[in-house]
Amino acid sequence: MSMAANSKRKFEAMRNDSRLSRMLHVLIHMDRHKGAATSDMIANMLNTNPVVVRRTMAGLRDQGYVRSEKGRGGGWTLARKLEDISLLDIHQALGAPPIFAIGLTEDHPECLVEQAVNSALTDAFKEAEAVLVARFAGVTLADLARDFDQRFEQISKCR
Amino acid sequence: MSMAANSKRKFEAMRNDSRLSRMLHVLIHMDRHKGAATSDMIANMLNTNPVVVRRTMAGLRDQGYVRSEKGRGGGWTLARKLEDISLLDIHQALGAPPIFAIGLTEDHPECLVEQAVNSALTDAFKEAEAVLVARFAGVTLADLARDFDQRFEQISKCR
DNA sequence: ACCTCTAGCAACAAGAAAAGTTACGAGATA
DNA sequence: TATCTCGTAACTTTTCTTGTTGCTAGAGGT
Ligand code: FES
Ligand code: FES
Repeated sequence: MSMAANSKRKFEAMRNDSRLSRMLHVLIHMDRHKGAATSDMIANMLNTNPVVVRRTMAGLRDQGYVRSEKGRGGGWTLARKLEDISLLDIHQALGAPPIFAIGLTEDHPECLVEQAVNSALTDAFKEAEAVLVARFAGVTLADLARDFDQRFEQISKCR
Repeated sequence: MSMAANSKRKFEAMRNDSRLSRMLHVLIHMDRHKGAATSDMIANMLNTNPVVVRRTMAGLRDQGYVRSEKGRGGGWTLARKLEDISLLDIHQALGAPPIFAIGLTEDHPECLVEQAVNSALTDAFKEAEAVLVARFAGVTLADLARDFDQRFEQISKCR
């Protein structure tokens, strides 16, 4: 792209890793969109810039969820059906970033108090993580697309 | 304290919020320690510095879990029994910082795809958070102290 | 051939968040 | 009064993430 079409919003904090949410959004869009989506288009949609998009999508490409093609008419396309992609798949394709913002300490590995504390916390986190992973594994992008369709119908009806 | 006794470790990344883990450690220590613990002592133990300790402990004090006293012989003391403090209490006293490192997007609040995505994610997060909170609520600091005692016995025996 | 469009990549800049640090004030105790 | 201790505000440092720039290479169209 020669003309600037990027970066409406100049930064704006980002305490969270919202890549998962963003990528899901993009993937569903891609499914309903004939032809390839360029990094510029996607960047525009996400209010970010094309290089960041490529960086993020690279993970999905490496795991075989999307394909990228260079040159005129190139861009990003889905490599699988939405039915065959779960939320967990995408989470992992993004490098399985840390789920929890709360961490343990390793200041005194010998300290029995620290051990007791860490043990209790890790137990709790593991349990919560298991629940989250199970949920993620059980939802496919097709499910999300269906949810979208329902919302769409709902709105059409109300009008 | 006139002499420097702080800061062995000069920073060292801290991707996580480890205040919960640290405070639990400190509180249990305080229980087994006669007399007040000064911010300097605690800072030393946590490899941080006294101002940070005060900042963090302030939350616990405001919620009535610890007391602080100025002047010679002052410092921090427990205001409750360990039995009456749960992990959840401390988490909340620390301001209930965000549990998850993964977030949603608000780029297109009108967009039905984004709504569907966010809906699925928030459901999953809520479920996981409920599990975590339940766990935190069910564990008291006295439980941790007991765990500590067991570990201690275990080691004594092995020797 | 040449031009344009596209991703890939590396290197650098910028912004924000959290922790660390410094400095000073206010009680408390000896 | 001297000293110890927390309370607090202001400033600095460190680290992380994202944004930005510049270049290469491949794919088509003209
Ligand atoms: S550092 Fe002393 S028991 Fe934790
Ligand atoms: S921005 Fe177009 S549907 Fe999400």
